[in-house]
Amino acid sequence: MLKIYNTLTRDKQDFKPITPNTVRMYVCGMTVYDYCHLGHARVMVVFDMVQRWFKASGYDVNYVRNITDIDDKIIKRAAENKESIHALTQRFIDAMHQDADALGVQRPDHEPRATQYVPQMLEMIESLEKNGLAYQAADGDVNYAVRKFDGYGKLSGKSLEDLRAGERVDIATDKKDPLDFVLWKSAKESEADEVKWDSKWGKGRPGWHIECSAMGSELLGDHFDIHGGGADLQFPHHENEIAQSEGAHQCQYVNYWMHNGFVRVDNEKMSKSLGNFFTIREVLKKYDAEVVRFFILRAHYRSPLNYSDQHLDDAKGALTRLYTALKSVPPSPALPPEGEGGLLSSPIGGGIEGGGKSVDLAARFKAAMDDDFNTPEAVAVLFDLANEVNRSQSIQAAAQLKALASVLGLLQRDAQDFLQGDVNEGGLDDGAISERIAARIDAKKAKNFAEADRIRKELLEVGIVLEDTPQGTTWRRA
RNA sequence: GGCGCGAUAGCAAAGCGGUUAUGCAGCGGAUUGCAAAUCCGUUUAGCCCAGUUCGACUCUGGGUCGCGCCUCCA
Repeated sequence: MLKIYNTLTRDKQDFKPITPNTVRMYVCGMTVYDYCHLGHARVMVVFDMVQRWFKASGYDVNYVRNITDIDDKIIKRAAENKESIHALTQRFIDAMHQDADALGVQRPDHEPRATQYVPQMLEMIESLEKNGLAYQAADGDVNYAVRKFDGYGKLSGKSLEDLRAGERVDIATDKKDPLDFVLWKSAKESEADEVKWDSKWGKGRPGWHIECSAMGSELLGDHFDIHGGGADLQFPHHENEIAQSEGAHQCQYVNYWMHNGFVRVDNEKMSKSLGNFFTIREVLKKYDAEVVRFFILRAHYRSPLNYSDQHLDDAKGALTRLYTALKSVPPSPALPPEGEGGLLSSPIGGGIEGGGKSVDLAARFKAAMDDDFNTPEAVAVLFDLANEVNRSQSIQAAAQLKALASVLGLLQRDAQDFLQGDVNEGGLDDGAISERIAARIDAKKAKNFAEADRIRKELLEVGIVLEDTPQGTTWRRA
């Protein structure tokens, strides 16, 4: 039985889908006014892994990850760039897709954009008004009346009193309660037509929180299984989503809330405002994308993850060990397919002759993933399996290593491509390396070991490691 | 100030009330012309103080330190 840590109840719970064998999952995605950084990479990779595990476990998954394409920062950035909102957001949506693809993140089933769901948002705000939970203030904004919603604070564990006590000096004078938040922002004269929509409350644009409530219910229903996002969205964003959706629909919104931990730099949260962030594309210039993915998945999704070159180097070394094991065994035949119950119904490792050990490892892998997506433990199983591959040279064990890793979106490339790949420009090309290896083999045949060692050293200095095997000499990049 | 999370070996990171985590690094051996890779073995743990227990890294209480949310943030 799959267990998930639920932020709402603060403990691990058995996962029970609303509809048998079906998972409906919504994850808060990006606000597209800039390139994605490593924190965004973590959200995308983590929930991609979650989604893959559900599929591998035989569930039908409906995965929604939204795109916020209208908000203050977007408006500001577009103005600075003298660019239309649409051009700006489309540019960064394309960039996001490039980054996600590189990291092996599968496209969600839906990527709704806020600007395409304004009618649904207005409808929802109207319901809230009808239910006495929303009001239009003197400044024209429509606000949510937080004190009218009983459950406010249940996700973040905060009470209204606590929140008021810690309140910073505020400006929003037209709110009935300082904690009320905006559902509909009335348009300002100075704003472009592109950011104004008609409504019964006058021209304006949606507040941030309402888009997720509206798109979630439109695509997944008023009540769905899982809602995820970064831990910083727990409050106020997700708390407000609950208030909106439950206030409008009068039923439970989400059963399981999942929040991933932050990426840190020097023990501090990586964030735009601190300016200590690295964009995905920046990191991919230095490190292979699969190394970055592996780096993310070898930590538990709820733990903090410290970013540094040393940690990436470490991840690279570890992933190299896995690919090296795969390299030593001839390419495997058919892999158990992902999904369609493949991994689970035909027991992971089933059909492996004399592979008792592999079967145990497969069971351990499943147990780890079922325990709140414990990828560090699942990765440890991968290493034990690699050891088994190295020892037995079993094609089946290698096939299983690839099959299990596929659930994490890892090890799907040709081993040689990984080991010889180079994200940096320049250096020796394959032809030049082959030529040097041939020269060294001649030297070895002539027992001229000094020359052979000289060639090897020469290659090592440009980052090429030679390995003599019974089948001949192979090479990889250090 | 309010609320929450965490503290594991040189680094990273899991499970577990008693029995090998795992990766990198180190050390010894096998293998190799020498290496690399691999295999076998092995050294470094569990912030501090109490308590529960036959037994605690694991449970309970207190403390210390670190981090986060309470404002936009993944």
